[in-house]
Amino acid sequence: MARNREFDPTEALEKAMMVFWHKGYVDTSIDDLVEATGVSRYGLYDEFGSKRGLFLASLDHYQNTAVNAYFGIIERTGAAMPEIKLYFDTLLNWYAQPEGKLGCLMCNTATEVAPHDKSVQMKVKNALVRMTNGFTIALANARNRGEVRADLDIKQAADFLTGTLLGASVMVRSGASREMIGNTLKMSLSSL
Amino acid sequence: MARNREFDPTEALEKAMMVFWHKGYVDTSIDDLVEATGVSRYGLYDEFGSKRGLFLASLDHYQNTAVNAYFGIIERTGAAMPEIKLYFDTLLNWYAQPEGKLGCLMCNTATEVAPHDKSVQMKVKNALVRMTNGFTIALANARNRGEVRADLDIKQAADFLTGTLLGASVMVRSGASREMIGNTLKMSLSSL
DNA sequence: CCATTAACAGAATGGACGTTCTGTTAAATG
DNA sequence: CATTTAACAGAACGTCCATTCTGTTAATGG
Repeated sequence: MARNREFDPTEALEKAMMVFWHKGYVDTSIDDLVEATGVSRYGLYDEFGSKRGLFLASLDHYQNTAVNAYFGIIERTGAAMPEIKLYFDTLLNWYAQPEGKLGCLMCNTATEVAPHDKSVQMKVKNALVRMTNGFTIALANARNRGEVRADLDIKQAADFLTGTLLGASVMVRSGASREMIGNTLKMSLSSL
Repeated sequence: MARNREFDPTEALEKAMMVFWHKGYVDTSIDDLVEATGVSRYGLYDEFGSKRGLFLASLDHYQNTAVNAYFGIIERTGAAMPEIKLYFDTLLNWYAQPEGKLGCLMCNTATEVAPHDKSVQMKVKNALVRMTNGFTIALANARNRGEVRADLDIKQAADFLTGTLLGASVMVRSGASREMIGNTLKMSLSSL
C-alpha cells in the first residue's frame, strides 16, 4: 500500500557509527551522516528520531559489533589467562592498523560527551562494567588454574586492566608509537 | 597616545582554558569565551588570533600551570619512588573533588582534537613525552636506591605509568567511582 | 585641552548547523 | 489501472557559529 524502505537500518547504523567514531559527536553533521549512510534526512529522522538518537543507537551498535568481536573472547565461559593475553595481543595489532588509530569509541565518547549527557554517561558506564565483569570472571578462572599470583586481588586487577585499556586507547588516538602502547599493555599483564 | 588594555592576557588565558577543559574544543563558542574571560571579541582576536589560537595557547597554559603544579614533583632532581607515590595519591584526591571530574585536559584533547589537527597532536605528543621522561628519570633514581625491582625495565615502566594515568583520566571523566580509579592507580604502582 | 590612537562593546556578515516541511515517487491494494 | 500511502530528495527555516566591521571611548603626547 505504500513505498518500500530503500535502506537497511542496521547497515545505516554501522556507517553512522563509523562517522561518529572518526569525527566525534559534536563535529559530525547530519550532512556527514546522510552522505555516509546514503539515507535521506527523512529516513534518518524517521528511524532514529534525532542526531542524538542516532548517536545513542551507534553506541549500542558498537557494543553489539566491535566490542563483541574483540572482547567477546574474554566473555566465553572458561576464559582465563590465555584469552586475556590473546585479547591484548589482538588489540595491539588492531591499533597498529589504520582503522585502529580511531581508538575505542566508548573511550572517545567518555571524554567528549559523557560529562554533558546522562544517557551517554550511562552507556559508557555500562561499557566499563561489562569490561570489569568480564575480566573479573576470567581472572578468577586464571587464579583457580594457578595462572596468576595466588594473592591477586581479582576485583582490583579487573579495574586495573580496564584502566590500562582506556589508557592505550587514548595513546593510539593521540598518535603514540606502537612501542609505547605495547609497553603499557605488556607491563600491565606482567603484573598479574 | 592610546587607550590602555583592560585585561590581563594570562588571566584571560586561565579562564579560557577552564572553559575548554569543561566543554571541549568544538562545543566551546566564542560567546562562551567572551563571557568567561570578560574580554571583548576584539581583545580575544587581537591577542590570540582565532578560536584555535586561543585553544593552542590554552594547552600551553595548561602545561605551564596545572601540569607544573602536579607533575612538577616528579621532575624535581632526585625525585624517586616516594615522589611517584605522592603524585599518584595527590591525583587520586584531586579526582575525588568536583573540579577533578574534568580529567586531564591533554587527555580529553587527545581523543577529541588531536586526530584532526597536527599542531594539537604535536602538543599532546609533547605532553606524553614530558611524562615519560619524568617517570624515566624518577624510576631510574628509584632503581638506584633499590625502591623498585632490580630487573625493572625503566622505559617500559615509564610508558606504562603514563598509560595508566591516561586511563584514570578517562575513568574519572566518565564518572567512574573513586574505588575503580584507586584500584587502577594502586595496582600500577604495586607492579614496579 | 585638543588631536591621535588603540582598545572597547556590540552590530553585521556569511555560512553551517539540526530540524522540519514540501512536493515527488514508487510500491501495494482494490 | 487507479488510488492510497509512506518513503524519497532536497528546499526551507530559524538558530548559532567564527569572524569581521563600525562607531565609541579613554588614555597619551603636544
